[in-house]
Amino acid sequence: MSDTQSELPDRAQLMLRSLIDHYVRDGQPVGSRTLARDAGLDLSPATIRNVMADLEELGFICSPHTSAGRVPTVQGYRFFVDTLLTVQPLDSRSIEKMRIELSLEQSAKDLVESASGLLSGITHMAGVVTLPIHEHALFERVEFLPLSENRVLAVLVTGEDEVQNRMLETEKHHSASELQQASNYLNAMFAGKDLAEVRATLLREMQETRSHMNSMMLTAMQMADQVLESKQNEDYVMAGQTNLMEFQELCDIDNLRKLFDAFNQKRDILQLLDQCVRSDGIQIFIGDESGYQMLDECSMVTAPYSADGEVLGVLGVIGPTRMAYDRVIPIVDATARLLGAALNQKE
Amino acid sequence: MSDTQSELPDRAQLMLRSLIDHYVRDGQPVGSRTLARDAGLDLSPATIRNVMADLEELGFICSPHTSAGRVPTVQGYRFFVDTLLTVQPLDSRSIEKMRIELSLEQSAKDLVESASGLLSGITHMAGVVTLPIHEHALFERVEFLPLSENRVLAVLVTGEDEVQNRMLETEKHHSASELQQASNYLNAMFAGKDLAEVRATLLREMQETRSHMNSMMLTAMQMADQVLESKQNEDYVMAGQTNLMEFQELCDIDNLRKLFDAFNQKRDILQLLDQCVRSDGIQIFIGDESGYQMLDECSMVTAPYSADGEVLGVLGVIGPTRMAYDRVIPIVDATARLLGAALNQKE
DNA sequence: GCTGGCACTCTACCGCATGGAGTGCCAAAT
DNA sequence: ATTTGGCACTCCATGCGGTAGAGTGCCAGC
Repeated sequence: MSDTQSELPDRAQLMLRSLIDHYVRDGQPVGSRTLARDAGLDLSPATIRNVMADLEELGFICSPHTSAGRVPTVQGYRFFVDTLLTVQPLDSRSIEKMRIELSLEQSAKDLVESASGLLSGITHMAGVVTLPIHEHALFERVEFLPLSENRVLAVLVTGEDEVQNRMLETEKHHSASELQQASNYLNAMFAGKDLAEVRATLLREMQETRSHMNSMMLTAMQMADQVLESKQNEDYVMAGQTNLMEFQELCDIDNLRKLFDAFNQKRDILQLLDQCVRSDGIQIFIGDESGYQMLDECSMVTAPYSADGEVLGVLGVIGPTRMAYDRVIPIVDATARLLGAALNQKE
Repeated sequence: MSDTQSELPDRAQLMLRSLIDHYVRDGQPVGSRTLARDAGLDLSPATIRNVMADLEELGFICSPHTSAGRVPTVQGYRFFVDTLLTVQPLDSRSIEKMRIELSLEQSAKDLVESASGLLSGITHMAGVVTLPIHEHALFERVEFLPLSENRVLAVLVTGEDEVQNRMLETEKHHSASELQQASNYLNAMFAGKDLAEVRATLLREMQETRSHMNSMMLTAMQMADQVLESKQNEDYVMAGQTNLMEFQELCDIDNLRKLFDAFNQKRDILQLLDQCVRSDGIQIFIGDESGYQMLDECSMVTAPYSADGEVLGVLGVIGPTRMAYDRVIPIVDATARLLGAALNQKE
């Protein structure tokens, strides 16, 4: 498996790894001297130079200008994380610390905030965590409260003790007792069922039995439908954005502006995170691989988190392409597990 | 009223105004030549220089270095806004546009977001609006829903059809009917009353009658108290933070980092905004007047907004000290009025 | 296949000169 | 007494040349 034609020779691999190590550490282009000294191979700089020329031809490294050492390219990093990387597993004490930190939080929202804080705090980059969405949440109960003439407040409680309020505009006025009946009916019929299933049933029934349905029933169903139709609002929590300002390579104003605009807008970032939630496992976008221009200088490492077997969301870290992937990956991985576990316990 | 001893001579005032005009426009130190040309006074640069020396002695202007024209100091801006400023009233077409923009929004939250968007959009700086808090909101009704063994969901509806959820931890389990009784009792007793008053009454009663009170009552009151004790969560919405990155004078990374950290933290900014809500009218902090280091290079122009005679919050603009106060002030003023009016209508 | 040597290139830095902008002051003019 | 032109001075920004250092590519020799 060493130097057959299409395979990268071992020592080239070693050198690429060493070069990336160096570059990640101190951000300067790495020259043949340095590598000769530190790569472990006992070779002269001249030899190193030859191999570096090969690596450059393969597109793994490049030099910013003629006499300036080499810098990893996106493809270089890609090859590195795909085939060279050996992650350093997190020591159990750090993990324990994180677990404790998370165990202090009460609500799902607090947990998510704490997790993104942890990510950014440990990595000194930006941490991001999507809010958990329970695709298969259970309908627990619904209550309708009359507010004014034709406005009704619906309160929907789902299986995880999460609560949604919803203001409904109704066509005619409903008395408190009418509403009570409606909610009783729905609660009796659907308590404990899967939300999606509830909705499907509702839609079907509304079509089939519309004609000979008494008005109360109809109202109840319409309301329940209105409550349920709200697609769960996707959103994320981010922490440590300002950490990114410390990195020289991200620091030109134009880039920063694009980045922070994207963070505020949320749309693009959400779309990207959405791609990561599907693939089950660590996902890494390096530089322009993300396809979003504002992240051209950045990398993103994500992992989905799940509780009770169901994937609830995704979390990750955004930082400069020049990041210590071997350190970041296990952190993201561990955080995802811990968050999942913590969410499981709270239920 | 021209040149008595302590009064600043008219032409010095004219010059200060003209100098600030220039400096705000193009950010370069202003020299005597430029001023002689554009200030309107028919004087030679030499004369101008004499007067500028006076202005410098008074602390209104200073030069960044020996041969570099003059720049307004914080005190210079302060004098300018306090005594020289003539605001340009907004033309009614712009106002109408803003009104329409706001009229499209439904909820209070949307309105606030739209308002901060307007502020940042029009001024090209950062817009900030606190969420409205109804100090004298009316208690309308409360409902308690049992969730699990000793957790109860309280839903509080206030006079403006605003809804607060609150999860309560109770010592013992309460049945649905117990809770129903409790809420009936509270609703009968307090509907339509001022929230603060309700709370005061509750506290008093709880002390006086604790001993011979039946357990249901006690529960009801404890719950109501828990619901009400939550200080209304102060918060704000901000838009256009990234606009601030366009200003040269704010653009060093260190400053930006402090600024954006403060925006995320929210605490300090909230404290500052809190000072503005009390003073009724436009409030302006220039440079270090705010007392917060991260705003040393910034100014903030705020106005409280109110509906129905009650002050609900405050909104404003944050930008570089070098801002067109005469343009910004009427914008902030108008936005505050429009937001107040819009909130009034929605109720 | 590895290595030392060598010429070459490019950057970063320093010192220096120069032009321009603006000041402060003074003596003359109004 | 105020205003003005003149003048010397200061300081910044810019550009230029020279130099040191880092690193490369290539080649001939081991």
